[in-house]
Amino acid sequence: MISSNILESLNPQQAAAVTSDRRATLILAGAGSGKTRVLTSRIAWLVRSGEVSPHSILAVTFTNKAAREMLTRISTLLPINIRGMWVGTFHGLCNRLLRIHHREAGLPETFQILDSADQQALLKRILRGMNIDEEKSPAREIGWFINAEKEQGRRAGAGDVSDPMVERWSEVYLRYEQQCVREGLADFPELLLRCFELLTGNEDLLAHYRSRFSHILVDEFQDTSRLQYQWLKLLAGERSSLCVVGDDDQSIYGFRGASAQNMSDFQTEFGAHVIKLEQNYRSYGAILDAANALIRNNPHRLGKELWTSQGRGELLRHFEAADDSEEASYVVEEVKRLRDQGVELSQMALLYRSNAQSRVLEHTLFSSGLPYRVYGGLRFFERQEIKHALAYLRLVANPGDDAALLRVVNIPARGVGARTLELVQQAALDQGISLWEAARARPPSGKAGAGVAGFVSLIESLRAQAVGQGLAGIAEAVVERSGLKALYQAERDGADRVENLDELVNAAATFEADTHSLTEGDPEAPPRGVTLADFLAHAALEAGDNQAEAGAQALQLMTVHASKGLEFEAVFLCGLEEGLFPHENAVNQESGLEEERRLMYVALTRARHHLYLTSAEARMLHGRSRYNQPSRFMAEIPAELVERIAKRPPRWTSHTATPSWAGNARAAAASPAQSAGAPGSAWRIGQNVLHGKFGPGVIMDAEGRGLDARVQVKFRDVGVKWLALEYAKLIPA
DNA sequence: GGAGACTGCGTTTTT
DNA sequence: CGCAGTCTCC
Repeated sequence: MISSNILESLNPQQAAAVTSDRRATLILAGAGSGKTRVLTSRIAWLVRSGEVSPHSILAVTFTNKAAREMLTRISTLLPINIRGMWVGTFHGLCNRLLRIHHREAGLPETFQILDSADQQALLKRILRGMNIDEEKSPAREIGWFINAEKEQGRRAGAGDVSDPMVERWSEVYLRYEQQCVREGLADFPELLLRCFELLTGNEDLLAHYRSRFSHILVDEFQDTSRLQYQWLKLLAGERSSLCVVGDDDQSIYGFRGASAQNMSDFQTEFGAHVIKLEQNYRSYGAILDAANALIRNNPHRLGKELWTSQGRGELLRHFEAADDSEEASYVVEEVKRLRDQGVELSQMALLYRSNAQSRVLEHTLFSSGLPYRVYGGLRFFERQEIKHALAYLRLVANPGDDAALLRVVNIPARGVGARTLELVQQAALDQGISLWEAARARPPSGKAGAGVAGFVSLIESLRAQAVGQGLAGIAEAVVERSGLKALYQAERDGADRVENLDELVNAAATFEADTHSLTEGDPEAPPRGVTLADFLAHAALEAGDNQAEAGAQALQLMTVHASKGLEFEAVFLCGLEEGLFPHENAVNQESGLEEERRLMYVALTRARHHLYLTSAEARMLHGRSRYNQPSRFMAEIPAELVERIAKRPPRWTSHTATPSWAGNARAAAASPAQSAGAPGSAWRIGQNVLHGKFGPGVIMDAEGRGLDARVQVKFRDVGVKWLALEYAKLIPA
């Protein structure tokens, strides 16, 4: 049997999941049970069996990263052409369908995707236009309302409005919709709903895709929203096979609409065949016992218990610190100890419930000279300069995009201020035309008019130049001729931004080279090349990595949410206190507390060997000290699995001179290999330094990491300054 | 139009 | 406490 090697080394449950021939299969996959492997093996199995063409397979994931990983793993299993297989996120797949069938969907060919920030900005604009007090109805809340309505499948003006508040919000929803239609925009939930409506409204289209995708697979099914589940059911129809993988115990995104109830609904509605993957290949026994015991406190589970054939391993360790900085110091010591034992830094993770906790930890890490890497923060396509450049690109694709115009009409400054814009906006409103048309038809007179006219001719010229040009060429023209690059070149701290703009041109070139065609492998769809709209959609749907220097030898810092799906030799889970974890906002609701517990479960199951739990009696939060009880979750872990670590002997203070360590500790955060500074040197708070121009000083504070690392130095003669370590040639003194 | 002071707020986050 | 977003003054 040609497929036998795919099944080799799978356990019986995994093999059953891979080969299940039932129409509906629910794979209940515990943490570390090899679920991605099962999913990819199943796809390979289906194709290898010869009965299923890659063309008939639709695989849905939650993140682009997961989609990429799935594709990579499938190609190692299947040395054949996997083109024609559709693998992507819900949003990515919906975008694809909407692009191909934009006419039937009632969208312009070059419709743009609004990310959450764009949506917010548009809403603010509309609220201002309606004279609604933003204090009483914040754009955030209305956006949340609109997204929830779309999630329910409700269009603007469709609901019954009795509540005056809801009535007002519905009015905003209506205006927002109209504006989106006018400008050719679709927000994230719109992609899903519009695609759903496209299929429900077109029998032929629906029949086509139903018969095409005979095999639908879904990863992280516990994270699907109700609408996404509806979409899946619609596409599956009466015949297609549906194989979904998920873990109700790892459902931690309820707050943004995920509904683990889809799992039990799937079970009852489809009579799904349930396969449980409970053998864990990641963690030692004590860790799994702790996780099992904890999660047992949640009622309403589908039921599942992890086990391992490995031994019990080390006990968990609980360190209760007096305060947050002692907690951090303890972590640093243990990290160093493990590193000396041979555990790689990149195999250690520091997890916390909320981002605010990272500051103290980072501070201590920086002083200790341990290299570390923080996940989270701004991603490439979310950066200001990139969003500006994208706005120009959007205008090239579609000058009727008011949002894009408003964003950059005066960036770089062209003397187009609020007053001038008001005139243009009024003209657009009066005549029911776009801002672009209004600006072009009758630019305001005087100095301001010159700015508007200049902008109009710039965009027109860019549009003319774009015809027949490649993506990279268009991007380059925009970056250069818009004046954006020059703007940042003139800024003192603009070097990174200039670099990012160049990187955008590279990204466009890469996208052009890698993406052959959206409709590739779709003989029934009209062939077309890669367009600017495709690239812009890519930018909106995949905002890029939010951390640089992957693979670096550095301790990994992230929220528990961000750690889902990852694994580490050693995990440090910090801030295990009531109010923090479980978070105070979640403890009043049963469902909230259960989600917190699942979050704790996720955190525990990240660790392979070493699992440290830490809490602090006192903690600085929002500028004041708070005294917390240890987390109730600590009490839910059997005491015999936990070794309590006694408080440490009095610490050496950070004020004592420790000239020796500056030489031996390697602060990767502070000393990029290519930096001009002495290799192997390190910086810490309180250290005396010498600067070529500013003279002697002492380091007061530090922030950032890698190439972004900056220190605050109090100079004897010239006062306090922030210096980028990469550029400032500081000398330890 | 832009820099600097001021205010208020403060989970988790992908698309 | 630290940040982001707003306001105010030049």
